[in-house]
Amino acid sequence: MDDRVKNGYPEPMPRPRAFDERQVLEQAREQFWVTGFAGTRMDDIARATGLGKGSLYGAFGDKGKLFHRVFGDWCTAVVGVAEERLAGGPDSEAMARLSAYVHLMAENTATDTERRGCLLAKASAELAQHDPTVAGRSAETMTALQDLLRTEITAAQRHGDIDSAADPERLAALLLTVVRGIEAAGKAGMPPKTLRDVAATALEVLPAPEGTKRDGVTVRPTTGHDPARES
Amino acid sequence: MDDRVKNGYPEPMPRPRAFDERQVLEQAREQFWVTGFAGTRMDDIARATGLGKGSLYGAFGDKGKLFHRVFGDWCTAVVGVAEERLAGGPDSEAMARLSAYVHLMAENTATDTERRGCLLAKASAELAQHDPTVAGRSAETMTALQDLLRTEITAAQRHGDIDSAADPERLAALLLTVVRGIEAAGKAGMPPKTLRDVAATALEVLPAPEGTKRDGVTVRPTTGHDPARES
DNA sequence: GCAGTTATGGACGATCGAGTCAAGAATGGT
DNA sequence: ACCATTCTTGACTCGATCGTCCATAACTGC
Repeated sequence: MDDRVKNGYPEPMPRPRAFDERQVLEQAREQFWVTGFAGTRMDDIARATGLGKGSLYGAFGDKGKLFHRVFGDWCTAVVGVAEERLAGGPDSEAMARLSAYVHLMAENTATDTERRGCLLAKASAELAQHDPTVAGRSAETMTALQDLLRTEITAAQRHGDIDSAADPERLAALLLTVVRGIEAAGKAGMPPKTLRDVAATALEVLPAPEGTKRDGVTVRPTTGHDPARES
Repeated sequence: MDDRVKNGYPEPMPRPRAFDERQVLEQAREQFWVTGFAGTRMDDIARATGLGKGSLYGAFGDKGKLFHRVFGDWCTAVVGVAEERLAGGPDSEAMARLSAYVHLMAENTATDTERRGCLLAKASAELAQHDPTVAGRSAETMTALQDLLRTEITAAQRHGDIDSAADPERLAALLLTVVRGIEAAGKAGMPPKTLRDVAATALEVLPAPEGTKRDGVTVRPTTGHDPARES
């Protein structure tokens, strides 16, 4: 259906698109992000992208299909960020990678002054119940994230940073839940500092190996070592 | 503005309402719950409640005000459930109460076959960003829940079920986040068994007192991997 | 039974928003 | 210059939906 991509055009050359599809999808995402699916009008998207509605419908089908594109891309990106932070690297730094990832997620939510939250959470909340496509994609995404976390936890266990007696699958599910919970709590109004604390606490309570460790359980409300400067 | 509530009617007696306000609010809640705010039509609510639109508008103002009523009642109920499960009782059973509460929340989500999720989460996700009333009420609710959890954690610490060196505020925030996260993850498609496991795991990793078990792992003071913002 | 008040319910108006369409534009090959 | 094809635009359709209006109902005290 797109001959000009496969080979040079055989006969007549149609008018080429005047917009960058990727860029349009990003701008559309911004709209859906701010106003949700039901709350976003196609005219909003037309205005945001500068395209006429005819072009939008011609290129993406309808509002639902457009959203599915945006949502799918977003899910891919979410997993991508996690892979970037988590996958690969020596076992000795697995714990650091886990920590960096969880803190990053908290930081994103904490500094999300517009309270947009994650599109994944917002779309799931709004649509997963009625839209099998969204439900399926979001479930896939959750599974992928949990797998990444489990792999990393296993690595940390090999290196002795986490009690090897613990079930990595369950710890991964817990961390994933905490990350999603930070999102949800942030949107529900939990203050940024608390969000950051939650991330730290969640990492602190991960079971240490037998017989270790220096350092008490929870960080007291001590001062210092808190890179949190809140606006 | 509502004389007949205060004392017998002074002069003329208006036609009384033919519906039970509470019941109507519950039915309206059901609608909002299933289809969200933007996705619910006033005609849906009229049909669901059996009332004419004139009555609805006369009694509640408009769609937004009606939703605020429903949402406010729901928040009150959420805190009520938590109080019922958590507040009061001997310290020796504080841990059991905490456990019961967290497991109850997980169970609710796990058995929510219609994937409705909690109205609090759904409304926060959809509206908190734009509706200050919803944002404020949901923030209040979070604070109330966190307070209840903190109180209970403190009680468990007194009885020696949780390491007294841990900061109860932070543990409370963590548990609250886990509970909200279970909601979010459930809606995003995490399977019921995993949700239940998360609740159990979250309780298991709460730091035990010195004598009993191991302690937590501290976050590596590694390079504070620069939280590169992701959009 | 009449008066004064509020409730009821459904028709109505006005607007809004998703999706369509037709006329014109851009393109390389001939 | 002409062709065949696809892209672009925005005005248009048409159904949906919020909120209003009004004739009528229900009620109590007189």
